[in-house]
Amino acid sequence: MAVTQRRNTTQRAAILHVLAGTDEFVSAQDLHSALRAAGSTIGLATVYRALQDMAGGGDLDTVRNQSGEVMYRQCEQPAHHHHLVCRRCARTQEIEAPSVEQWARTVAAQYGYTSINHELELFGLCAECAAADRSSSASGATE
Amino acid sequence: MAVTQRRNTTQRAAILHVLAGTDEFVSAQDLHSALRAAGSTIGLATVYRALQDMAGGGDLDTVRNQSGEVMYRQCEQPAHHHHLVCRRCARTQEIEAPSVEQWARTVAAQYGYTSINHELELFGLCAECAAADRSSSASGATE
DNA sequence: TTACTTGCAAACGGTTTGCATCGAG
DNA sequence: CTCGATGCAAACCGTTTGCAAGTAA
Repeated sequence: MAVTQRRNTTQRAAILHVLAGTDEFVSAQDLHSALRAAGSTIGLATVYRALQDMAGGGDLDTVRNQSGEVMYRQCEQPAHHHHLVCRRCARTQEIEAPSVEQWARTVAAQYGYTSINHELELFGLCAECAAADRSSSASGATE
Repeated sequence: MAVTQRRNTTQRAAILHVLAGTDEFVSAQDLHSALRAAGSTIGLATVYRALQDMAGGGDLDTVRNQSGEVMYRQCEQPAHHHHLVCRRCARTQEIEAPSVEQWARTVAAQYGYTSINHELELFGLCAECAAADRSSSASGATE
């Protein structure tokens, strides 16, 4: 049961470097352009492969964007946790939801479901964006 | 405040008919093949357009599949609710999480976030699939 | 040297869009 | 008759994969 002995390549190091430098979620594409902009000649496929690899190994945290894109970010907390993401600027807080874990298991059991895992993400407007929003009273209310 | 005066076409009726006939989530593609199989000559684009339309109008409920596909289903509960989806057979239960609503608002507020909305979906193995799983002890453990 | 990695480009799969035609109102 | 809706096919977009060349171990 090989633990997938990944080689220590320049590309992977570069990716990790970028991820280490931010605490926001970034998409594979973002990461790729960032690296390119920084002079790297890394390929998109490599970024995707590395990212998946790392995420699969539990080194990265992933969230699916509301538009369907997968975003990656370095895990800060080893344990399972959730996120509070600003839908405007993507600023992200890692949050814990101990009671939800419990609740999920209970509710699932009620319906006979087992092997539960849950996805819980909070989206909102962070304080700054909300303020900025108030200034430019352009757009309508809902949505 | 035009209520989006959609025309009452055969296609839309057909789509609604299919949706009314099931309580599982279906993808646009599924819906399309189902309709085609039933003899309709409806186009994929039409299905997508209608589905988005209905979802946008609050008539349909959507969940994003773990593989990124959007699944649609008729709303049964007018209020906000969540789902417990079997990751094997897609059997779905609508569940409520009153405490989560409250919790989300509180946690978000702690970080200064407002205008919160949350996504919470539970994935698991329903009783039947779990049983079936136990019988066929062929495949490996994880995944 | 071995065989995992990489970069490129083509392939994919879901979704969207342009456009000429169809049909509800 | 009008203008929204439809079907088709092509365009999109994010992601995956095949393959020959590169490189860590």
